[in-house]
Amino acid sequence: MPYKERDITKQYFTIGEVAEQFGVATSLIRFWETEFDELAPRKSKKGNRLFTQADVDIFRTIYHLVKERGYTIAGAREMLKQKGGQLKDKIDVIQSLEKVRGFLVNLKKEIDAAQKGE
Amino acid sequence: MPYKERDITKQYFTIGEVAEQFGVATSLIRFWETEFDELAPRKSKKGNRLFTQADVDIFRTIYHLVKERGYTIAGAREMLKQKGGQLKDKIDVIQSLEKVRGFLVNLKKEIDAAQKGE
DNA sequence: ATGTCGCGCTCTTTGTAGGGCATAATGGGC
DNA sequence: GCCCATTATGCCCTACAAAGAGCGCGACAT
Repeated sequence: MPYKERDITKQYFTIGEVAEQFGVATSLIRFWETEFDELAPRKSKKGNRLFTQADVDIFRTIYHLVKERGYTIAGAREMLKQKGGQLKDKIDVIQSLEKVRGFLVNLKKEIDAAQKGE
Repeated sequence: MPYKERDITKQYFTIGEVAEQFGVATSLIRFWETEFDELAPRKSKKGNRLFTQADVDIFRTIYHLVKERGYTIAGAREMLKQKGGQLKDKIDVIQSLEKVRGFLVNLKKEIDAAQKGE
């Protein structure tokens, strides 16, 4: 098995590389690691962080929410837990609708009961 | 011209009423006023704030973004400026639903009152 | 009627906890 | 020598809350 292929599939980024890619300080990456459970790169035996592409993607999402969209850390955390932003928006609307529906169903019951009594 | 009609069209809310409606301190409303150009209620001769329903709606949007979604003030400000933004539409829908709900709650009250009278 | 005494609401200005990192200190591996 | 690690500490804003002061209104005595 050629080395090259293994290197390609097992491409890791150091914290310095990720930092440079986004133009941020390494301290920020470490800090976000403590704030977001989702951001948890493997660590080498020595303790160095090993970022996969998936890890970088997660970081990018957080970066987008916090630095570009203006979410607080807490807000971004919530967002991440709800499989993607679009879905969250829809869920909000759906939940509102479901509450209204529940109310209407209940109201109908009461109206029916009232008519019965007449 | 009857007084009633004038009162209905000129309905203003005080800062205290708005604060209570959302369960926030009046200081927060004043602070947001300094942060969001869009939130600019009229002021009485004395200097007291006069919130129209439109002002309250704007406040609700900000409240939704900052307190429920977890935006920073700056992030919420950006969001507000986006004309035709998807979010704006969604919030409109939610607000419509809330108004419908308010109407229904009121209707229920009247129905209950009517039943009591039977 | 009118003075005036709270009382509740408002106003503006000032103070401050903590959120969000950055920096410093110390040390290890290649 | 350079990049990495942890831990502690520093530090500047953000996002409010509290403080201090003023108005208007009902009550109650004058």
